[in-house]
Amino acid sequence: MLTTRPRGTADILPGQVEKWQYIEAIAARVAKEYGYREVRTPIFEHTELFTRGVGEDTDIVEKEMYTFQDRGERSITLRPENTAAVVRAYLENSLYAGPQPVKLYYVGPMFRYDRPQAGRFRQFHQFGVELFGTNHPASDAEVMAMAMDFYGRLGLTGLELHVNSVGCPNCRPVVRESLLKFFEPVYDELCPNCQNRYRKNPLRLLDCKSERCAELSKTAPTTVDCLCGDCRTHFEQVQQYMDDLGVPYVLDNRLVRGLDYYTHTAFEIMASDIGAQSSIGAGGRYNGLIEAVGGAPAPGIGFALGLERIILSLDKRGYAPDLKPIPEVFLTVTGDTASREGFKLLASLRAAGISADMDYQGRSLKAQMKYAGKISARYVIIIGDAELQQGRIVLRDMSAGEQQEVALPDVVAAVTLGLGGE
RNA sequence: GUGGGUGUAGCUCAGGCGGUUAGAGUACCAGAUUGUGGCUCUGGGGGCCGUGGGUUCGAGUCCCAUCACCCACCCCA
Repeated sequence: MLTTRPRGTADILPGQVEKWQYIEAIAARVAKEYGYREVRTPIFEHTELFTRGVGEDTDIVEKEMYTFQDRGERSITLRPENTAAVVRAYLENSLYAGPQPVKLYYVGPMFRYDRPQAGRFRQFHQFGVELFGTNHPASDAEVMAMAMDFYGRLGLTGLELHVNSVGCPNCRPVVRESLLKFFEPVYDELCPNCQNRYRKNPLRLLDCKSERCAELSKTAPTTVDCLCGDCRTHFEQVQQYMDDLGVPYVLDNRLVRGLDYYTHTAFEIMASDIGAQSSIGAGGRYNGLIEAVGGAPAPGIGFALGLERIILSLDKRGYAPDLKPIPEVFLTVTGDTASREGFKLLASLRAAGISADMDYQGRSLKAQMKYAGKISARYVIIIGDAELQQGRIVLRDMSAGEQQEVALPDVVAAVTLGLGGE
């Protein structure tokens, strides 16, 4: 073999691809019902969009981006997430000048240079939505409810929606300060990781899984403790709307998002059955992002859901796609004349919207029948010398094991009737 | 980036303390008295034993390196 697929990528083959089509179809339907229209942005963008939009000292930007120079010596990056790119498209195409709010959704591949493991790939896919132009707490609730609605339609139950508020530029420094103050006396006892977090991203001190750190941070101040008045009110109203909708959620004041642009509401949806990478979807409000990317300040909120992880969870629950046999009709032909007659019949069947195929291998009738059985064709049409002389063919129903003779001009009608009668 | 596990037909796996032409099941192809699938039987094709070094008279087997996959850390969807 010349080569293999790059690490962390996957070929999605027939038998698997139907699951993707199923998920994508439901995503499109749900998006439409919630008033979102699809947007397709480039797979790659100028690197600066992500360094500015996602945040200079996030893990994504520091060590996970696929970045390269193109032939024009521009620094290009394969998108590691899509929010920054959709914001860019929103600004570049002046969508802020149209009716507000603007609701966009996308489905497509993202790229992160990570070490692959269960539920984690270098090329993975997300279904995401972005809602620009409103800061109303109901919109926070709607976005979260929509994500849960989508999972529900797929048959994914038992997921946990964790919700938190990470504050705004006013209260974020307060959280930071109080965390630094709280952990300062025990700095030496923190794990090396957390000592690093202490310096770079104190918020993350709250969700360390190491026993000692968890113990130490038990009484630590949380984001919610430090919220300013506006943030507190907003968060309470979001919860009110969630309660009104009856969407279950758990308040999780340790929930911190890795991306810099989040403000106010942050949420994460967890699946317990897909391995260590249990986050199946996440999102939040990003009222500072549009300005950071160079636009006039405007609020925004969205989510991104991982399709590979959805499939993992579906698989765990034994979901199998409905596979309709392709083709519906298989033509067996013996001899050159039959082959030519069959070729014409094949075209008429297809023209009538019936999926049909015939043997091109010159195999024995028996072998052709065997093949038709293996690909689970619904009907087999047998054309040989005897049939040609009488102007009739044999139409065999493979699952019933019964067959009848049909005059050539009536074949399409007979097959249509048979398939329609299902 | 760190750690553990695993690499032998398309797939799932056997291969004792190194020793002949490397096996099974399954899948694929063909046949079982010249026109009928599924079941059964018979036969056939198919293997740089992940790759590269090393030890040895001799390596699928032992050693080293490397790559890939799986799992976990980190982080995230």
